[in-house]
Amino acid sequence: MMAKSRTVGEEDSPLPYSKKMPLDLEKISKFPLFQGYSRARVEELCSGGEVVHHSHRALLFEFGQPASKFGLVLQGAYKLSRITPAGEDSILYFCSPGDVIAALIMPQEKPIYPVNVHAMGPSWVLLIRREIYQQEWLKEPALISRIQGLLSSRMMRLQAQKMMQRAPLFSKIASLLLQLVAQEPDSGVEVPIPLTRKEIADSLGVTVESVIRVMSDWEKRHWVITSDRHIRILNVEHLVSLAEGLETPG
Amino acid sequence: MMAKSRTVGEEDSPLPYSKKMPLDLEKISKFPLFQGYSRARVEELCSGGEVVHHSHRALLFEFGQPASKFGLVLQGAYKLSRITPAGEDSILYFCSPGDVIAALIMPQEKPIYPVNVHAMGPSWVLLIRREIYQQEWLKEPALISRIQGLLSSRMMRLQAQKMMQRAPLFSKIASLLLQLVAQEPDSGVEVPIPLTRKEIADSLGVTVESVIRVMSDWEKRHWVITSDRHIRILNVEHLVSLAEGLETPG
DNA sequence: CGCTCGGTTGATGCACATCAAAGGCTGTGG
DNA sequence: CCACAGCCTTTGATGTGCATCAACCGAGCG
Repeated sequence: MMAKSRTVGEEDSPLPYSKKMPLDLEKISKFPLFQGYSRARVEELCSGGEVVHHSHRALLFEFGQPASKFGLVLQGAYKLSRITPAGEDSILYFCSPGDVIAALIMPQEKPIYPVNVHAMGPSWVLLIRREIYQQEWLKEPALISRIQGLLSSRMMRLQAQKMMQRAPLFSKIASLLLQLVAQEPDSGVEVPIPLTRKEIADSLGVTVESVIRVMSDWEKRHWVITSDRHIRILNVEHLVSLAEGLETPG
Repeated sequence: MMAKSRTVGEEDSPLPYSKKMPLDLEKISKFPLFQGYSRARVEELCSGGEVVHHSHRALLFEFGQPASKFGLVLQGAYKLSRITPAGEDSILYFCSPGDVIAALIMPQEKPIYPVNVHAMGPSWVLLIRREIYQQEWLKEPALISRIQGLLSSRMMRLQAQKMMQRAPLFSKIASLLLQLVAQEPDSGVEVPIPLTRKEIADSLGVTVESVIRVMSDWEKRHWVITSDRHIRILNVEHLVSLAEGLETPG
């Protein structure tokens, strides 16, 4: 799947939209979702599947379209979003490697994608047909348990954000960044997803300007540092106490 | 399960906290969740289960406690909430009859209830042990599909609310009320859950006073009417256009 | 009778939205 | 190779929706 021995990362020159690659069961089997399943069984569970590459901002699924496939994020990140009646973008969720996309709606008779899904930076996803989910995946209690685990943590994150509704803006931003670093245990203090201020704003339901005012202040205090959409947290304790509202930004 | 031939409804005199009743498979089998399953199979799926009654504001599950059981709401309603660091109540979700509570976390090894669960008015719930979920429920693809359907609509509602973050308060309130009437198809224009202004506020992350100002105005205009926590929508079209932000309250 | 709960109203202030303007960076097409 | 468009970021001036604080009322209840 990867050329020579180079590490394929964000810096790779973007391929054209939606370039398909052959299945690499070697890598796919390593995802926690498939732990304990034989190579042969994984092949069955992915039968008819395809690995697709997207460049930055490419559209994977479109809201309202019939949902014939679901996805497993292999590399990079995807955002789930909707356009509000007022024409603004509302980001509902960020998906990292290992996350499933649209799996929850596969059991429906005539499923419709409930969100738009866009790549954030160059990303790869494994797409599998809906019939396979219904015929193979639903029969595997272990697999279902893990999917419910993913959905559970997704719901927990949505709920955690709902709890922050009353909190001041700086708490919301701190909370979002900490949530994102927490979901990727080995990411250290670096947010594992390339994030613009606009995307933070759209995720929190506030304006870009407000996000910028808060984060510029944090950069001046050396609590965080941003380089090319990658945010690194330099002072976790401060951010934690900001998230919990124990500290005022004064 | 019910005394004589009387209909047991909200108006019933509340029983003491957590009174247990014998299983009534007759009624339980009628829930959509169990459609297509034989009485005997339903009995297996509910084995060791118990029907529990709660009076208004009684606590069913407590955040942070080990989760040994999950629930199916039979009658009445329950709210899922958390206390914020600032000591305020944040309502995350309203459960009506047919909803499952804490099913999602049953596959975990050592599950912990992720929210507080309180009864809203006199309510009944069917409680089933975690082992039954793991041993029996997970083996039933049809059951899993339906549970994923419930979770799916729950996630859709959370996401719909997240989309309303930027909207003005009157839109949020209209949207919440319409969401609640929509989930109970035969409820007509009456919100199927007894709701105080405080609960609306806690659900939306705003203050009681603000909710009251909006809703008092609506009552003056005869768009809604409230009697003893039961809200009836008199002018659905107006509320819909308010929810979509097509109309200003002026 | 005091208590709690739910609802209501008004005065004041602030956190964030809005509007405006500008500069850097990247990809793209002439 | 340059011009241009789109995206991302930044800063400042001004406005406003909702929070906050305070007080009050009526109903139900032990």
